Amino acid sequence: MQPAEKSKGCPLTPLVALLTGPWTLHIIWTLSTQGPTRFGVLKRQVEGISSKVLTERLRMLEEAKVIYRDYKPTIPPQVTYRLTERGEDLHIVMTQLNTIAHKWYN
Amino acid sequence: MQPAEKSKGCPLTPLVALLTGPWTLHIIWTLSTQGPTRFGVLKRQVEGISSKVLTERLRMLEEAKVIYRDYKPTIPPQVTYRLTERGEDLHIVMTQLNTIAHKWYN
DNA sequence: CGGAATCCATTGCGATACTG
DNA sequence: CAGTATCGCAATGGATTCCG
Repeated sequence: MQPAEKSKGCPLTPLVALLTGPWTLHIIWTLSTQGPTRFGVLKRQVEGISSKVLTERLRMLEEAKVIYRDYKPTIPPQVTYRLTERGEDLHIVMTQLNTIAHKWYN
Repeated sequence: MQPAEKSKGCPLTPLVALLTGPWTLHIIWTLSTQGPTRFGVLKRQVEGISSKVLTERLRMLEEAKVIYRDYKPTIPPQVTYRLTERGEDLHIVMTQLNTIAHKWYN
């Protein structure tokens, strides 16, 4: 069971389920600070992540309308990810987390 | 490997590692809306969590100075958890997440 | 290049039982 | 009441390989 499967009533649940997924915040943070980024670059920036999980997470974020996937069928193909307006909402939250992190650990 | 083990340099890392732990946000949310709560009540409010994991998470949150543990050695023993000032910092963030959740899903 | 598919080891979680 | 201890399994993330 996913923890988030419970408490269907709370509107926070699906959002929390998304954000607490592995690497998710890291990916969003990278996209928000680096701007639109290609798959390969993203994989290098989010150090330690596997292709499988990165793809998986990007799909979930795309489905949640947090990121856009821009696919150019060139050879070789070129796929760029960038935050949507929803992604920017989350960026604001992460900026606050960043502020808190500094407050706590400095 | 825990995802958070990487990127030691980023100040966000330990905070994110804490928050993305299972049930963590749920626990914080409950404590912030219900106020100080005893173990048994908390276990019932955070529906689906096991004693083991609840204890585990509470210990981590205590260590991170996010919650206090008030222990009264009565018979039967009485242990109450409540947010610290740090916990209140996180409550603010969650309130914003709540706002976002409503914005997205309504 | 950006994945999809497969396989596999790890482990984290739940269930259960027990205790001061 | 508020945990701790033990166990066993399923899920999940990593590594690898292959492809359009």
